Amino acid sequence: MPKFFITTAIDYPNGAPHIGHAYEKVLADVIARYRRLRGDEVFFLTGVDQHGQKMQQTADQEGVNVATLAKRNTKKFINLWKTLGVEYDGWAETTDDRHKLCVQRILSTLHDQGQLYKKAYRGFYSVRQEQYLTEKDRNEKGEFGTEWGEVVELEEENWYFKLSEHAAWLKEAVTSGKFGILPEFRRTEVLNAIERAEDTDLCISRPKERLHWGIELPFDSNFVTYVWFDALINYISFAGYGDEGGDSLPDFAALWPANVQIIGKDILVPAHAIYWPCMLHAMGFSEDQMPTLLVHGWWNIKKKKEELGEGEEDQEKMSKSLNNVVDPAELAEHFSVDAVRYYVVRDIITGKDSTFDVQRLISLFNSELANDLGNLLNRSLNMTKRFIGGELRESSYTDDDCEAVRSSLQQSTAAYLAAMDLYDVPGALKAINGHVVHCNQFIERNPPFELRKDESQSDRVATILHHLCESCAHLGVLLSPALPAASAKILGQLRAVELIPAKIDDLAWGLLPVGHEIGKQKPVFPRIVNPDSAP
RNA sequence: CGCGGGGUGGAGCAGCCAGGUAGCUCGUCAGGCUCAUAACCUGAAGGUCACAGGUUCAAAUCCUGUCCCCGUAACCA
Repeated sequence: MPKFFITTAIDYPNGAPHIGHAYEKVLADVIARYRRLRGDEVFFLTGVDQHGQKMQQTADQEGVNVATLAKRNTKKFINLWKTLGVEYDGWAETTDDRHKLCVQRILSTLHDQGQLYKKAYRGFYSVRQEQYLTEKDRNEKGEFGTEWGEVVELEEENWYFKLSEHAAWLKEAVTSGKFGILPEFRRTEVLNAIERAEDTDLCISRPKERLHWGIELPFDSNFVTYVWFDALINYISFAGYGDEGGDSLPDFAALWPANVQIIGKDILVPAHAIYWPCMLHAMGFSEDQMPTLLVHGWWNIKKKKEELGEGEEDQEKMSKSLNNVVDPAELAEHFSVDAVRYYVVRDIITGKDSTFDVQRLISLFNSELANDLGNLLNRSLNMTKRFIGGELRESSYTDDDCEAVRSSLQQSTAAYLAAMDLYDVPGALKAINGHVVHCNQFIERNPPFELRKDESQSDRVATILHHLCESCAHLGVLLSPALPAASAKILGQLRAVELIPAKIDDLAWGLLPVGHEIGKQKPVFPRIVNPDSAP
């Protein structure tokens, strides 16, 4: 059985999860469920990045213990994944002892191999922000603005990772495509970034007097590990790297390399496209053992007009610092989980940005799910019930239009598979909708409610209804990665749950046998009728 | 000239790489149907494809230049 290892970025739980977090995890969940349907043995890893300066700062601001804050906010993320039906196999928390041990072992090995060195750094340090400032932090006058508070010139020793020694190798790995970056246009960006990084090494430590919240360097107890060096390792530590067994971690050799690592464009360069592959290379992984990155875009939040200040942009990059965070849990409660899952993976081209818009969410749900698919199921079942007693009949009737239905389903399924294989979830959902529309048109051209009045057409009516029910069963299966709950309802109403093959490759015409009795219909996607009550 | 993305009917997008009557979804208008979640189906209106040059028999698509929007620029995650 082929394996499929999928990861997401691990989130920073210094606040509540927003729609961007939800998008990434739902996208990963959809792909994971799809691969299972393909028959792969899937391991889906996600989690939270609890270390680092921001966590410490947030905790200090709120006057709570940083570990307490981490625990409390982590809970919010876990609860949201549960609500949204995001089902992962591995959960990564960087405060986990198994992870800490793994990070320390890697650091020790790199240290022993001479990949790390200590040197002094002199720079301008903002006491208020507790960070070093760079040239780009200077304002137009070339000064550090008042937002940084007191700025002092400091010299401090730190540990560095010889990133530059891997630059040439990385360039080749990216160019050759062995280190895959999707979508394609992101690769150019990475290559440009490598050029600029060629002779820079990476500082991987923070002195404890500045930052205590992190993993201690095993060879120098005055420092904790730089948060990225710590966080990136989650992808292998929780996959069982270096594990000697007995820690309930998976078999690393069977999993690595990750088939796809889903991240946002904001953390592509430098973290995932430069630090990460170079770290792996330093650990001894070759270019043939590199993961593939899938870089998604961002949901931008449209501000309400009345909230706009003078001369302010009407769009703001979504950020925890804004108060207009759209709460995914609230959206799910208000509009249903199906509506939220469908919207986030349907209305954004994978890789590009989009603007979050509740009206779009409602419109997509009502149009594609309620009016098209849901209504198709509802009318098909109802007609089957009313016109032929709910039992699929033997019928030898067929014609070009029926043939066209089978052919449309076949084509839609093929298009769906092709799109999903490329992680193009919107494309796959459009393919599903294509067949839904075909079926609705089929009904208009071959109206069972007219034909039934003519006794001599009873075979034809039976065939038409069989084609509709069969189509709905297939659509239910195809929809299951994106909307597992709705899919179960659809198949349940068709009483087809037991008839569905485990693998999508075995999905063929004839799921519903002659004599099959369908169940009672009930709207799977009730229309959202009151947009004004939107949160 | 730091780097990347983008500017296509009212809205959101596809098409551009491999030039050949401008396509999709929503919305609008008109009609049809009634099995169905006031859902479904058919038809129509609406675009000089940011702007200016160039190549070509032919350019949204290739080339050059200009303007505008978004993101990002490396010890801040």
